[in-house]
Amino acid sequence: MKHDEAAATLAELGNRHRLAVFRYLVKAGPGGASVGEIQQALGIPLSTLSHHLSRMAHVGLIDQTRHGRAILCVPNYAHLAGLLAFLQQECCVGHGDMAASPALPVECDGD
Amino acid sequence: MKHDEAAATLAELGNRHRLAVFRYLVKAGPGGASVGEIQQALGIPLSTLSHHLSRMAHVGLIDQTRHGRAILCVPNYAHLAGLLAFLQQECCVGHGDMAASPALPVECDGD
DNA sequence: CCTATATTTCGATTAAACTAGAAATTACGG
DNA sequence: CCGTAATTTCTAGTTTAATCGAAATATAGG
Repeated sequence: MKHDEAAATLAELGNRHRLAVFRYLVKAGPGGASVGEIQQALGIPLSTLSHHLSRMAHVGLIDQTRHGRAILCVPNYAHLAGLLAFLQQECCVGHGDMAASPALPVECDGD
Repeated sequence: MKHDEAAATLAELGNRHRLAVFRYLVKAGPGGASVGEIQQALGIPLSTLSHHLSRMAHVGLIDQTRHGRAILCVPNYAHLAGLLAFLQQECCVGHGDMAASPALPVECDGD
């Protein structure tokens, strides 16, 4: 993941409502949840929620697919993994305590 | 780390300039860097940079201490570690690929 | 087709963020 | 004290985000 993409993703997660949505989707599991389910669970007005969801989808944090008349939202784990890898590689250099697992062979192009 | 604190921290990192500042400070090492050094390295106008730094300090991403007439900025690794732990615990539940190291015994109060 | 359901788009408002020059503050050295 | 260096605060303009009701769009089922 590149600098600007990481910043954009962080910015999307950096909102109370959107972070709550993402956490809810993760808890909902890989089956995801519909917009209406999210609305009921979190109590955010539909037009506002739709706006937030479209932003999250735009940066790749979630995927949306239509199922009948409902739209299913699913968290994009790979994208979050890319962000976490970026933060660990770019922001924890030299700080042993946080080097963390050498897992996640995610490439980290550019700068 | 709690939900709102995580969101606030993510929001601060979710800005091109502030993310660059944080990355620069991490690369600069535990000795940190002065505001002037950051300014020269990143080319951000001083008043703008000062504003960003104070925001980052406000959420605990960096620490600032005066040394003579310069002000040293140091990244707060523990805070970032708290954020990463939060994301891994709250946003990767059930997704094995990302469970990552069971390290970082960071408490995660409230909701 | 028609109705009900699910979600988005529109439109307008309010609030907050970003930007940066100019002026003020703080601190060192002579 | 005074000049200079380092940084912040002030101020103001521009841009972007957040909010949400109402109207519009899709889709399913009878």
